[in-house]
Amino acid sequence: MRRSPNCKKDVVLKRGPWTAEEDKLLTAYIQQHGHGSWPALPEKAGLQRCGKSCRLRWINYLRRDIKRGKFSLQEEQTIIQLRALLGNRWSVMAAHLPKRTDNEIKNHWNTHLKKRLIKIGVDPITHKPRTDASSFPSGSGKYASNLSHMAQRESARLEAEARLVRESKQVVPKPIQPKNQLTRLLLTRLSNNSTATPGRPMCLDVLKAWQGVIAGMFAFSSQDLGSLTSTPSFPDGTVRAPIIGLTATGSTDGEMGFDKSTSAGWGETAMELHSNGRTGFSNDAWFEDSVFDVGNENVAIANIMEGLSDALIFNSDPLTAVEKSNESGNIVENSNCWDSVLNLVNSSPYGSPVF
DNA sequence: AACGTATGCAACCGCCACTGG
DNA sequence: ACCAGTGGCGGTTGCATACGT
Repeated sequence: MRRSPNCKKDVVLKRGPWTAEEDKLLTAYIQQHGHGSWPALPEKAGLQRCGKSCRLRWINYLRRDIKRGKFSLQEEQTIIQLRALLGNRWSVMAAHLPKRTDNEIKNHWNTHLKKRLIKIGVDPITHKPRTDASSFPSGSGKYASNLSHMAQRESARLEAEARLVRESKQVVPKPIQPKNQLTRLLLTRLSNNSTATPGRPMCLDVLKAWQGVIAGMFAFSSQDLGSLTSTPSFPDGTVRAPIIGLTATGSTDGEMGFDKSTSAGWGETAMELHSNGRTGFSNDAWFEDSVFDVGNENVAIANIMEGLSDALIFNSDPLTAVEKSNESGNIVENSNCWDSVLNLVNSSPYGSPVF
């Protein structure tokens, strides 16, 4: 016996926006009987709609466990990270963002986050710095050139790592040495905060700790950072502490603008203080030559990023993370946490709280 | 005030994998 | 083994609203 078609094409069904009455009918029916077979539902519920349309309306709008409204900074960071890891697997991302639907995440990415990444010169597809000059504001040729340089260096580094992996035969554990105070801070924070959730890949903790460290670098009340202070110093020799200033730059969510850089060559760089106390760059000026004064140590941006890469690639247990090296002592491989993330994502049941 | 343009989001469409007759 | 129904997913569209001139 064949089943009836999903959506009857020979019957004229209502389309377009749902009315309050239709919502009421659908909600009442599902609450009383459950949705059962979607194709059969419209007739039973008294709706002139396609079953598929009912399913979509229920899943994306009427379900009770849906959080609507503005995405928090935390949620946005999670989306960006997951997008970098997973690509356009919206449903998988939705499983890791409680009470958000895949459609909502997809819309938010397409209408807000993608544009924001483009604005700061990051390719929304590859999540790497964009190297085409047209992607940067006019007069920021140095910006483009430096990011291009960084991208090339990172690419070469990854290539070298891949080559070493191929060449490796035997591995010997060797303790990892944090490259600078910032990396040490990251690993310490990771060690303190790690929840050791079974099945949760450590690199998700690394990313979260990383967010906290970077955000804290520019926070005025750096409670858990202790004596850590930061003052970006720039290649032209100037030292620019953030100057609290001026008018709101984001009237809708209460962002406050810092003083925009006035130095020629640095373009529209601005630091932002968000209403939740976090800070960030409006136009990420992560130049290779820039250094941050972290405690008593000058740390180059490039080294900071390297520290994060190391923590992500080699971390299996904070502070006791090990690299594996071959007989000649070259670092070759570690249990790469990205694999575990992907495995987790692929096996994770809907709604499991990874984040 | 009127018009044109940009933006955000709900809803639709088409495809694919899975399931069951 | 084959084939059609079903559920689910990602890409796209179209409308309502906001914003700018």
